Formats: sequence, C-alpha cells, structure tokens
Amino acid sequence: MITDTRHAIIESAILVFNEDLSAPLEKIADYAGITRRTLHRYFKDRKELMESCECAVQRACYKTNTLAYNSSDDPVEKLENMFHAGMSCGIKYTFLHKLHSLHDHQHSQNSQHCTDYDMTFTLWREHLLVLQSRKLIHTDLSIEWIQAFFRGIVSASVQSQIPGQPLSDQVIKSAWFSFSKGIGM
Amino acid sequence: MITDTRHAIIESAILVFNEDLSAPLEKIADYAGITRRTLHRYFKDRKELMESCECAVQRACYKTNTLAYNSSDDPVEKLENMFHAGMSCGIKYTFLHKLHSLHDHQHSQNSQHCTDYDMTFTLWREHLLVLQSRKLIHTDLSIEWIQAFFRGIVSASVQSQIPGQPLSDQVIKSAWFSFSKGIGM
DNA sequence: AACAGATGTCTCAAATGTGAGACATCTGTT
DNA sequence: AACAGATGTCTCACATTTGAGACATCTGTT
Repeated sequence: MITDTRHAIIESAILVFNEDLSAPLEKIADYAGITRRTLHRYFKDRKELMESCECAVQRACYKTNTLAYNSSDDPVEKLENMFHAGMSCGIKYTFLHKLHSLHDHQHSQNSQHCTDYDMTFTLWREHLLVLQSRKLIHTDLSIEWIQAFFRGIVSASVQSQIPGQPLSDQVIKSAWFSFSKGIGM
Repeated sequence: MITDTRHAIIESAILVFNEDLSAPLEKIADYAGITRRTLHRYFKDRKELMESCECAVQRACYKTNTLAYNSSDDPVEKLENMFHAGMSCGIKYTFLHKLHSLHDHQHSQNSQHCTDYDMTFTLWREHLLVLQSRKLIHTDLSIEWIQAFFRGIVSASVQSQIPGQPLSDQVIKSAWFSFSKGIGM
C-alpha cells in the first residue's frame, strides 16, 4: 500500500535523523527497506521529508499528550498519564524537542510548528504549576528543569532499549520511580 | 598559538557533531571562527578530526571521573563527587556515550576507544554495586538503568543551559536533587 | 492472462562537500 | 624594519549526494 511505504519512510527517517541529522537519504531508504529512488517518489527532497517527520512527531506527541492531559481530574493520576504519554512517544518526543533546540533553529511565533510545539509543552507547564501550588511535588524545582528532566528520562529510557521497539515494562517502571522521586513526589 | 586553534576546533567540533554528526566541516570552522582551509591544516580529514574529538572527550571524562572515584572513602560523598565529575564534563559526557551507542558503531574489545570507554563506566558500575549492597540507594533499579538515568540527567542539564557555557549552580543543584532522589537516596 | 500501481535498476546531470596548492596578509618577536 | 609562523583568499580537482527520467519487474486484482 502507498501509505504503508510512506509511513515506513517517515519512521525510518525519524530514527536515522535522530541520530544523524545530515545523514544521506540512502541510509533512510536502507532502513525502510526500499530504494532511494522510491523514497524520492514520496518526498521531493530532504526538506520535504524533514517537514513530514516534524509533522509526524508533532502530531503524535500532541495527540497522546492532550489525551493524557484530559484523562483525569486527579492531579497525580493526570501526571502519571502524561508521563506514560511521553514515554509511549519515546524517540518521537526526544526528536521533537531536538528539532526545536537546534542551534540554527529560529524559534518563532509565526511558525505553525513552533506554536504547536509550544502548545504541547504548555500542557505540561500548566499541570506542573497546579502540582506545585498544591505542594504535590517539590516547589524549589523550576518548571523548566522539570521539563528538561522529563526529556532526560525519556531519552534515557529510549537509549536503554532496542531502537524502534516499544519500551519494556521494567524500564517504564524504573523511569517512573526515578521521575516521580526526582520531582519530589 | 597553534595549540589554541587546535583546541578551539576540537571544542567546536564536539559542539557541532553532538548536534549533527554529518555536518559539513565548514560549520565547525565557522563555530571556531576560522576558515575551512585552516581546519584542514590541523586535521587531514573528517575522520582524523572525529578521532581527535573522541580522544578529547574520552580523556576529559576518564580523568575527571577517575579523580572523583578516588576522591573519598565515604560512599555517598564519592557518589556526589562522581556526579559532579559527570556534570562538569557536560556535553563531552553525552557525546562520548553517543559515539558508542550509534547504530553503525561496532563495540569491540579490540578497539582501544571501546575499552577505555568501558573502563570509564566500569567505575560507575563498581560504585553503584557498593551503594546497592549497602542499601544506600534503591536496590530494585538495575545498574544499567541508573547509568542511563544519569546520562539523562547530564543531557537535561546541558540542554537547559547556553551551549558551551559551564552549568549554573541552580541547575546543578536541581540535577543533584533529581538524581539522588531518583535513585532512592 | 491482462492489467494497473508500486517498486527496482540503470543512468545521468546538477549540487554540495572535501582536500589541497599558491600566494597574500596579518601578528608578534627580534 | 625584517622576519617567521599562522591564517585568510582564491582556486581547482575530486568525491559524494541528490533529484529525476526511462524502462524493467513484481504483485495483487479482475
């Protein structure tokens, strides 16, 4: 199917780009099990492919994140769900952030990608503020640090697993322990 | 001075490569404030430059890490010193690990770099085992997870700061809180 | 079996990145 | 001021990457 290949290319690209932003497109094609020629039939050039990757990770993160944000009224349960949301995005979550923290990246309110990105992380900010105001987590930690810390947790989890595979229960359990304790729960 | 330039190139290269492994060498020259021509006077080609980067991060991490490992007999104090050692290496620490976790990287006992790398991390393993056997940290967490977790912490710290600058005391403080609590201290 | 759509193969031109020679310039030392 | 060492500029040949045309092949459907 046409969409299968397209999807496979994007997934491979996320994997490869996450490791090497300027990797030759051939490498992505190899990962996807297709020819570079076929890749070019789906994506005119590197820029277009990168754009699609960005949309894909954006959408995935936004979707799972929002779902989790609206999943519960209990603050702690909500946090746990948002934690699992981020974890389930895994490499997509880290890649999304990487794209927006590149040295040449100009973060701008005019770019749709950037506002989408900001919105995704605003949910976290909002909720962390609630948790802090209710003293459910440590109040000396800055919101920025907690967000960076969580990205670190996701990144650690992804790196300690086979790439492309979903995270093992064991890792998720450890990650939750370290994260929840690490923010003073 | 000749060594200054050489050093500046390597530092720039670590910064740039850490973000984009296949970045054009011109980008590194720009960062270092020199011409690509000059870069080539110091390093024959990309391979040689990368090799020097690897040596540089290897040495920096090994040195500070070993120093910290031998700094104290008190297990908790020793851990704290090793924590600070890793943090002070910052981007070098994360880059070192990145190089050895690349998908095409073949980890081998025959490579000097790999055995050096392993040795650096063996210190951590050794000490974490001691801490666990004395129940000073949570014993349900695997050594692998704690090491990955620490990398995540360093990575988070680096990302939440201006690139190239040393970490702020505030971040180090938060990082230590999150790390120590996150391993069950 | 005939067909359409997707993909692979082969090929090529254009763009980009790389390594280095030749020479000018700049900087600090004597 | 003369000099040496380091670096910049300009230039070039070469390698790699990229994007796409032409056509063969393969696969699932009818």
